[in-house]
Amino acid sequence: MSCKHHHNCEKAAKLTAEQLCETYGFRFTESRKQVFEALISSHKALTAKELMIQIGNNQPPITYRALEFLTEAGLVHFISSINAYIACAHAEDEGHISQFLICKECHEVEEFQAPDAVALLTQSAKDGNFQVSDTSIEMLGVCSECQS
Amino acid sequence: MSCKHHHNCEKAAKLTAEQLCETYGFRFTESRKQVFEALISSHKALTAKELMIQIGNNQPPITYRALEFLTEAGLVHFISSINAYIACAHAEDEGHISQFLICKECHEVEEFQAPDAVALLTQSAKDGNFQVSDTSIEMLGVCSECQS
DNA sequence: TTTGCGAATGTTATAGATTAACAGTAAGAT
DNA sequence: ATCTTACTGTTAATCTATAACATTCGCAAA
Repeated sequence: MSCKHHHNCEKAAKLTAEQLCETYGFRFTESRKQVFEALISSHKALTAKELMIQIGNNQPPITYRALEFLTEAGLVHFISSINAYIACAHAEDEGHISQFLICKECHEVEEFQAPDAVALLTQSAKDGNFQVSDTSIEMLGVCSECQS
Repeated sequence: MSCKHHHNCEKAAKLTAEQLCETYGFRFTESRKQVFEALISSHKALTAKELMIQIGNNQPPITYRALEFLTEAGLVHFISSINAYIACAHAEDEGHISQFLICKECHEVEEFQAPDAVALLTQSAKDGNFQVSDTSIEMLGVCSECQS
């Protein structure tokens, strides 16, 4: 069974999350844990609203704060083309650049890495003397399962 | 003088826009023209609000409709990472996939094409049996002029 | 041990972005 | 002429995100 269909990558991810927080002197508090676990237990990207419903907390600031924290810590990615959040599949690999395949049928999101493509893009930017600080690659479409 | 600093790519773009509309039986109406010209006369990406201010029209639906139309027609791109719109630099090249370099200092946006990188990404998706319908590549950073 | 500080939360209210819904108008086809 | 579809005008609602401020918590230094 692949990680894609979320079976037991959860524990590992939670460990990584706690460790990362401790390493950098941050606290993996209750609300952060709730948000993170809601995301990690779903490979679908969730909007802030969906998260709030799932967590049962109707106070936006709490959720947004947790999301901001997790995003900055690299534990969660924000997928701007669909305004949704997803737990990161490569949190242990700091500073990585991720690409996302977003299924518009089932909303599952697969995070993958294509360093060669990123290298080309980065080179293009460099050629234009542009200093890149953040790269976002998002591909919308239909996943293999939803094609049948 | 390069096109990047918007001098006379405007007329050409307007022609293309009108032609495209006529070809497909759509109308290049006043509100659409206003929005398009506001965008084409600025290489910066503009938010919907900025557009409304510039146009002097405070009725969101009118602007959003025009934007939706122009985007679907491929005349305008939506840059989701900054929630802003920009006139397309390659409208005549239908179905192209664009990359954006977005300067976080001056907000100028450069659209470029990196077919090799796109090919790699598309191949990755294909390998995973994922059918891509829309690709978005956005790089945030500092442009050459703002680095000095 | 208490005092003090920064980080994190609780809560209310507000601001900002986008769309729904529906009535009305305009332009081209039959 | 009238029918149909595209487009506009307008109001209001919904969705998304943040401001502001009081409070609490964890921890370290006096």
